[in-house]
Amino acid sequence: MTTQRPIRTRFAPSPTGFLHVGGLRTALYAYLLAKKEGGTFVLRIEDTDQSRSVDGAVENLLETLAVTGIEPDEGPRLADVDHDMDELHVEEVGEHGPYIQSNRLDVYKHYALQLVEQGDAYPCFCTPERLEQMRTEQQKAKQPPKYDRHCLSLSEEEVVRRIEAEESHVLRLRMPADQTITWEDAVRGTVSFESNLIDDQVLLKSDGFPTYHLAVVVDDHLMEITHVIRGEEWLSSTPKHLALYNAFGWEPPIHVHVPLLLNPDKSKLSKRQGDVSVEDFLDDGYLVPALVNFIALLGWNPKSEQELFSITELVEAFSLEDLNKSGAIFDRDKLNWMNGEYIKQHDTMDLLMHAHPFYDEKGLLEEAAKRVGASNKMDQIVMEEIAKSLSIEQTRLEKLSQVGEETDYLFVNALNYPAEDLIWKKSTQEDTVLYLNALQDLLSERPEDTWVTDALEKDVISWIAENNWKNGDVLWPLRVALTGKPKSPGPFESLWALGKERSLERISRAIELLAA
RNA sequence: GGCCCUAUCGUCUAGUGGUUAGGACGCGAGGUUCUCAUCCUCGAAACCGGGGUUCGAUUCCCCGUAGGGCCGCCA
Repeated sequence: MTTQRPIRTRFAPSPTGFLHVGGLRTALYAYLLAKKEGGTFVLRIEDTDQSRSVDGAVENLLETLAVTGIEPDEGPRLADVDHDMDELHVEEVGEHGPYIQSNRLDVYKHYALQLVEQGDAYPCFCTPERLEQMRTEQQKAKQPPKYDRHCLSLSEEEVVRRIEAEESHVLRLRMPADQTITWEDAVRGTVSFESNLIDDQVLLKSDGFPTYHLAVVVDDHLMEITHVIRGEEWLSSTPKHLALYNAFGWEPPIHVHVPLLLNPDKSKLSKRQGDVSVEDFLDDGYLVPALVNFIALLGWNPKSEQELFSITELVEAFSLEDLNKSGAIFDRDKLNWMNGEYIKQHDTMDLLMHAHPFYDEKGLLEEAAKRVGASNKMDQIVMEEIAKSLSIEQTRLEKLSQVGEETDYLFVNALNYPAEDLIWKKSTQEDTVLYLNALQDLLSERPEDTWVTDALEKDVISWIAENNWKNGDVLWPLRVALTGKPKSPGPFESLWALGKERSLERISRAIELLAA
């Protein structure tokens, strides 16, 4: 066994412009392991593909990571240096930088050349066209697709001449022959590949940028990463990486290949079949802790029956041994349930902060402002109106994007519904008018400041009993009068949210409707 | 096609050489209730197949089968 090093994990996304939920889960596991073991969680940006670089992607990624709370101890970080410009700047913290690969080009070049000197890598001048043709032929002949080492047999003079002529070329790894490359994967156990079947991977591209394979090995080593936690799709690249560690004489990290997140059809989770970016989920009204909790349980299980975990509890419970091997379908139904649980458990006022943008988006702030005569939609009084709505619908929401759907009757002035909806089951029109009139009398005498739901409910219920009426006969019409809907939140919370004046108006209107 | 990985309810999963194979989501039924939602109770629902090993395999081994991943100067 090697000496125990302090645990260092990393999340190394390529900046595509958004954070994939699968990426978030990988990041989460790396974060959890580091935190659990008192180690360091590193963020590294893998932007070695010039053609795929996206403007502002790094900033965007850092922002998203920041809202999820999975923040790196080392790596790029958002710095708000220029307050006037309100622009995002990226700074770096840590002793192992730079953490953005495009700023480390000379490092990769240095190590690539070292391999050439050692004879573990060689220049290749083959054109993309030739390579493509070669692959097609191999495919046709049912051969494993693999570089034919055409350029390995070039004479030293020719290589020197072509390089001096600045001919476009790459550097390829010279894969060792007749070896079985084996490693102990933390989730999969012993995994092995035959080196003869593995391609001579390009390490340095003709534009001077490294490929993922070179960069990841060099950086993980230089950054002293102890655990490489990544998706299963990297499993078959690992022998190439191991060959590199071996060529450099470096000790490889522990590899942890976590199972894939799957579409309902069991293919790799993709944009094609719904939302995959963390931003999408947040915009759809999922709460960060719910999303984090949900993805944590996709591929990891604490061996207990607990399902709801705060991030702190996840850190406490996390263990590499409890990772699963098989892919997990991303089940929206269960996510919705879990999100609903988080919404229910949230303090209403605190939840309001998260829900506020969704009310705003639907124009409900403006409507409320207009109705209460507030000068603008950010007034305290508007917030109070929204808070009423939220507290009524809180147990009915699965996603914050649904706000206002169950409580739309609070935001309109005139209700539109058929008069017969007011009459409960076997009750009659005459009786219903009687009940509504009685309710109107009762409620109009009651001071508004005693319209606290519980107290009001108790009083009305006992008043109904005193009159020898039935709850359904009286409460159904009251509820429909207030909400205009056969299915809706209850009458007492509606009375409370609407307030005395609007409630009485609606009751009068119901009576008129029945009389007509 | 080659290589590799995986396999318990529809889904996420627990579990063991002998269990009534457990939980959760979803689904169904009932209860609470003025409706809906919440909440509570109950229910249906799984060890991929075939060979071994064994007194006994869902569990261990092998072979199938199925699903998935990778096979780029993408990551």
